[in-house]
Amino acid sequence: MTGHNPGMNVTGHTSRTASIRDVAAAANVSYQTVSRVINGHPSVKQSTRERVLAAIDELGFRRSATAHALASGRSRSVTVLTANTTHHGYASILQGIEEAARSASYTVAIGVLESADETAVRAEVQRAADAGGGLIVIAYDPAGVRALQQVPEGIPVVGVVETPARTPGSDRPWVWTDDRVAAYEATRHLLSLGHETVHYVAIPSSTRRTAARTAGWRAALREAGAPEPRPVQGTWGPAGGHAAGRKLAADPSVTAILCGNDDLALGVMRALHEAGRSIPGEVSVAGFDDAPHAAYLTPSLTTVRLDFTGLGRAAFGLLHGVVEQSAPVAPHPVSVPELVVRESSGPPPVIS
Amino acid sequence: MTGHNPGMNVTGHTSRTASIRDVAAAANVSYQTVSRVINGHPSVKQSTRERVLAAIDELGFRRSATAHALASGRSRSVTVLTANTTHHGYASILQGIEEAARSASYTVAIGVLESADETAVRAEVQRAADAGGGLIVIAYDPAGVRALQQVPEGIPVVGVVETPARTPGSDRPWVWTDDRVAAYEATRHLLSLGHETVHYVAIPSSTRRTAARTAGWRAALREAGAPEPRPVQGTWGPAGGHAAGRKLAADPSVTAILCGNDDLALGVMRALHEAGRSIPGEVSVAGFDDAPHAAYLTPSLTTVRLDFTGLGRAAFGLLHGVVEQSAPVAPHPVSVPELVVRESSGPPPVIS
DNA sequence: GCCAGGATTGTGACCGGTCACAATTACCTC
DNA sequence: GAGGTAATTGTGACCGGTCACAATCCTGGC
Repeated sequence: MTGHNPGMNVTGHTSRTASIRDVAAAANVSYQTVSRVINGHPSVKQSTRERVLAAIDELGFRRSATAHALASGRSRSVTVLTANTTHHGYASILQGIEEAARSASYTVAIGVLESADETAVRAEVQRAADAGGGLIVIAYDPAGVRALQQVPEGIPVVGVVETPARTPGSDRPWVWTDDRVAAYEATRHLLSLGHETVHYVAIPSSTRRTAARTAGWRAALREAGAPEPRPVQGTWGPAGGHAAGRKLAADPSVTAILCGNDDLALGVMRALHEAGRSIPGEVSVAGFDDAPHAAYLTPSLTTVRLDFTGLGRAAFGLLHGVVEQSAPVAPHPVSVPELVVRESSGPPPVIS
Repeated sequence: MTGHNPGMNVTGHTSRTASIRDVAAAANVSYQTVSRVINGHPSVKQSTRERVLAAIDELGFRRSATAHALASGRSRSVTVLTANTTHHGYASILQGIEEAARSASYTVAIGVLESADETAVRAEVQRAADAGGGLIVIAYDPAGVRALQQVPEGIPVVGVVETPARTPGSDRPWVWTDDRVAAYEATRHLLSLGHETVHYVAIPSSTRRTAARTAGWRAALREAGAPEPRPVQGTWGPAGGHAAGRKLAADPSVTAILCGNDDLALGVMRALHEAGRSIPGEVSVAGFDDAPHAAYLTPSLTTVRLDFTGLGRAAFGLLHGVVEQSAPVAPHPVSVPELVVRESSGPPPVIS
């Protein structure tokens, strides 16, 4: 025997799924006709089509996605590159992408950027690129930002970014939520309650200088002529918030805290509680994202709702437009953040 | 010109990445030799290998994953089928799988089972199967269970299940955590504090009858001769817990509640708070999973820690063993749950 | 100096589809 | 019934790799 036969399994039965050639033989037509049928090509005689269709489901034929991708050059797949898959924002974006991808019958792969290390990132980007489809990079952190830069030329890519490029009018395939406005509004809310200033616990940021949330917070303070305390650096999870919260709790002048996300807020609240400071009686706390638990905490958390799922869907939509270049690439969809006031924010304590 | 050229992009420049034939030409060897070099085959003369290597990185050659998969029949990829990607347990399992897969240089794809509807599930399973690689099905819910059943013969698959098959000694490629024991221990903990009985808020379960968590809870009650209240059906998120909690809060005889997961517990705690019942003074609450927020709630949540990440890694390990059938398939790895006692559980109120 | 045998390298076919174009067949009109 | 056009169907090459086997190159032993 010549050639090879990877479809042979251990038992010796040739169990490989039927190919179009097999179907063609069964239906007594050429493989090309089978190809036409499975692709819904119009010019196939009705009777022939039926014969082929019958053969197809008798043999249980299913078109190999791999072979299709190789031959056609179109892979109908997206790889999502992200530094994390579990935190609320990331997970929700991924969910949104998956939803949109599924309904366009695209396949979704994920690649996690475990470290922001240059070569590690490069390796992961390469792997993703080799997969053949498009890329969506979540660039909320240094690893993601670096990944976005390293995507080789010629590969369709969409970035989910924190802040749009310096030129907002540019047509980079990017999507984002207006975190700056969101932070601005949350801060204004707290200031409007009468707080002298608002402290900020930051998420690990992609680009320190221009971090949108930080910028929005600062802008609101500046506009109100409030003092600008240094932001406290946090992590993504509650543990980081807890650490930050302890420092802030020790400072009696702190009466309002804005947190980079709801998990951070949770940690901060816990730290305040441990320090015996009541919320919102002595200190007000606001979060960011409106994660599912925010509404159920005690006190429930004032936060800014961000539509991450929608963001994910938009990202996929953009990518889809890019690869099927038929669809005109829609301009950057930007979802509007919404302030959700709950129990954790209130007026500052009265100084007596 | 005959044939086709999918690598031609809009600009007309042929930008396709070099193939082994291109490299071969550049290095003045046959394509087979290039193949040998990239696969590390031993019998290639050192000087030739170097020449090829030089050509490879001069041309920026990267082996097409698609072509490789098609020709070799091995795709080095896993598709994870799951009903959800955002809830703690699911997300952590996915994370574990991804970690393990990445270090084995496998690609991870995800397929979400949006509904448990028979045909919807079948469609998604088919899509996953068409992708070519192995499958890991998270079967914690009806959709997942159904998916696991529908995986066509001949495709390597590993199930992450709630309860092992009726015959624990069977060698189905399944992994699980011992949720039954976990629930049993949590319940015992509460009973040992003096509660007359423990109520249970259940997660949507895969197989009502045999739901492991429910079974463990029931076993502990029975063993202690405690009354067995009907479990309250919850959802996966805090909202469901909140609804369940309202019912339970209305019943003054309820002094201890075990929840099917930490999000449910959060909702329950909130409902109790709204009803003016203190935790743990009047009612004790215990969760399940030890999600990141559990330790930071106020009161912090007593729960059972489950190693989902490890479970995910184990699932991948099993799958890897199955596909590279060289590695002996390890017996079901079972991680041991650990009770974490925190502030939300305490003795029942003294009846005076 | 010739030959066997291992080390290297090359050739042809194949994986399961798609594309471009040629070949047939069917249907209409005059 | 001939001729022409539209509708169907078939053929050959190709995507970018891998496998099986054949061919060529070297080297040492006699």
